[in-house]
Amino acid sequence: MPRPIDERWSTMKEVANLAGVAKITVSRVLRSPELVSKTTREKVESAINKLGYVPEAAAGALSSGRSQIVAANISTLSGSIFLSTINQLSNILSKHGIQLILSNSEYSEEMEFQQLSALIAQRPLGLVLSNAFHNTKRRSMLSRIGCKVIEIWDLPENPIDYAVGFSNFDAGYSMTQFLFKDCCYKKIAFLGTKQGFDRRSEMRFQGYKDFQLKHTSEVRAFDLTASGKGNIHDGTVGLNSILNKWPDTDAIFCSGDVLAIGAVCEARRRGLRVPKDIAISGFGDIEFSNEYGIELTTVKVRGEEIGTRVANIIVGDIEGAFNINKSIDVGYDIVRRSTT
Amino acid sequence: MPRPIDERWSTMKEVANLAGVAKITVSRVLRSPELVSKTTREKVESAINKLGYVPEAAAGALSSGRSQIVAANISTLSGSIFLSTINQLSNILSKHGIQLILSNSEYSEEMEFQQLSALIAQRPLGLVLSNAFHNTKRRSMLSRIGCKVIEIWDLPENPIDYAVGFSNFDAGYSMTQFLFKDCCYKKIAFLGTKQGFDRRSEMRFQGYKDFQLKHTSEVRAFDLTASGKGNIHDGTVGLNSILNKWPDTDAIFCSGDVLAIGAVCEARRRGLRVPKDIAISGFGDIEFSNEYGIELTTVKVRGEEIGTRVANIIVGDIEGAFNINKSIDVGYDIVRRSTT
DNA sequence: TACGCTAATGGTATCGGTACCATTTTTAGA
DNA sequence: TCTAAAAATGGTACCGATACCATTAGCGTA
Repeated sequence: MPRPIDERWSTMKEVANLAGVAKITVSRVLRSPELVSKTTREKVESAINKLGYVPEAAAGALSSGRSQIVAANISTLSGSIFLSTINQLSNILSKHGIQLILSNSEYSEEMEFQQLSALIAQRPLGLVLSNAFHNTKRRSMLSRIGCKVIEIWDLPENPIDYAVGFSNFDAGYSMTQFLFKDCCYKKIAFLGTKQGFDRRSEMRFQGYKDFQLKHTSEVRAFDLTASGKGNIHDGTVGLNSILNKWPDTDAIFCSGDVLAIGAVCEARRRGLRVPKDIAISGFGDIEFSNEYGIELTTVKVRGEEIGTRVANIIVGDIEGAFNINKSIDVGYDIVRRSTT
Repeated sequence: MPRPIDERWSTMKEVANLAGVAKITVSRVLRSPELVSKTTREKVESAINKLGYVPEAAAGALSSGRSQIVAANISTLSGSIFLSTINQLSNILSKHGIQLILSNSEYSEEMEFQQLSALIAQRPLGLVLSNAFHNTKRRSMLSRIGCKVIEIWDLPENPIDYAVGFSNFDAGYSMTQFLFKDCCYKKIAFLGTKQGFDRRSEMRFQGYKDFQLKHTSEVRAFDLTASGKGNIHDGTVGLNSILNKWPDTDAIFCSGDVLAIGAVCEARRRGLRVPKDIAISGFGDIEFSNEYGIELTTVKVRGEEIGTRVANIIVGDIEGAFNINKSIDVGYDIVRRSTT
């Protein structure tokens, strides 16, 4: 109403008038053209082109009770490990005429509530979560949300609805096993976050710990929970602390690639040969590590595949192709490069 | 309608009934609480909490004629230079209850049309474009779109509506001038894309060329339009080609940081000292170049500020604070590090 | 030719909010 | 105490689509 009449987009009614048909027929041409005769369809399509008609999503959503929107809530975008997933998701959804709404999860508890409400207000077809909204109050809100809730990059015990990811515990265990058995390092340390906000890193640590306790009965871990956020500098600090405390360490499993790169740089600075004097592995296989001259051994996560699977759940192409608890395990790859 | 009644969210009417007021009063409590008396407000708020009411955005948008949505169309997300801008934009908008829809622009012409239509269907408050939709047909579609169209990361001559960015020509000129005057390199080459799909890189080249023609009458450029996409490998190829053709080159201005890093790595591999034997500068100040052990001289783009300005245009906080052609120049910084 | 079935099209109510204007209640000033 | 203005609240039409059901047209078959 507030918009001046000459700026308004044409409506379905106007298209119908121009084509000499009823509104509902225009709707059919757009949504189920096979129900409309060829001649009528052509009249309507010509009218649509003449008026430059673009349907209004809000009206359709209100009337049909279903939006063409998927909401994704991930932590900060810049440098995010979720980008390949989001990118792939967005690509597939857009082919189905579905739009992706992106929101940040780097908020306080109160803001988080507002965020979630704002997303619910859109009545999305699906809600993709990387890690937010997991306290009890939010979970109850999520459970009655009435759309597909998909947690990604992890496989929680009790997914709210769906989960697409991999076991961070297994990944931690596998990498440790790989260092121990395939690479023959026997004094392996863990560098990363053991607890707190990064649940995934903690699970990787648990995997490391499980392997170590079974095979060496020794756990060497430098915990960054208090100090750091997993940036380059934390990697240098971590390497020094570990070598200080356990000088005979021959391999360090870092819970993130960026940490690992910091550790490699610091090791080189100290005159240590990587991997001869100290082997270092990472997690994530971020785009740049290889290209920037550090050929890092790491756990490659199948980010794109996660995006594909999520999209398929939402568009329903493969309904039923997952197991009972609705978790999809996309797995991971251990990639050996020159730092181990 | 299709959703079963017991899964339905409560409506404003239900809240109103529970609170014993009219629907419109509930609407006021949510949108302009200062118009409602304290007692009424509290009754309504309590009813909202009791029912877990979340308004339906589609209904509000339809009724008021304005959505709470902003659409951004950028090229592929992964590794994108636009992330800091998008992140900042998203942060500010969400504080105003506005959601950000993200779409990719890596499509064919036909797909592009569908993409644009899908965005228009949302009747967004603003449309943020990094580089897409610039052919004539699309421009005419955009000119009648009826919302704020904002082009970012560049300052086109005739912005469709608004533009927030910087002059890539000036940036190219400035960096060349910086290398020539401040760093005293006299044989400067350009490595990058001169023409074609990356308009911005081309503008930087024009800036380089303009300076060179004024001061040395010599243009040394290796054009990657045909061969590459600006990755590390292109940087190595480019460095070799340039030194092959113009062996006395003492500085290379690369049109992107990744190219520059490739060039630095290749120079080092060839046993050249950087910057003593060959100086290298980049463009963009991407997050990792510094951290990965290459302290690259580069042009730092104020990506976050662009996001802030775009958000301000959309929420209208600084209406009128830009010049006649509605272009905002956020400038750039030349950052000297150890590669020049 | 009449009948019945399918294909094609239309009428009308409705989704859940907001705009606009009307009405009632409260407050302030004389 | 009365009146006018301001504050608070309500009624109703409408935004632009879709759902549901009704109706008409087209066609083959008996």
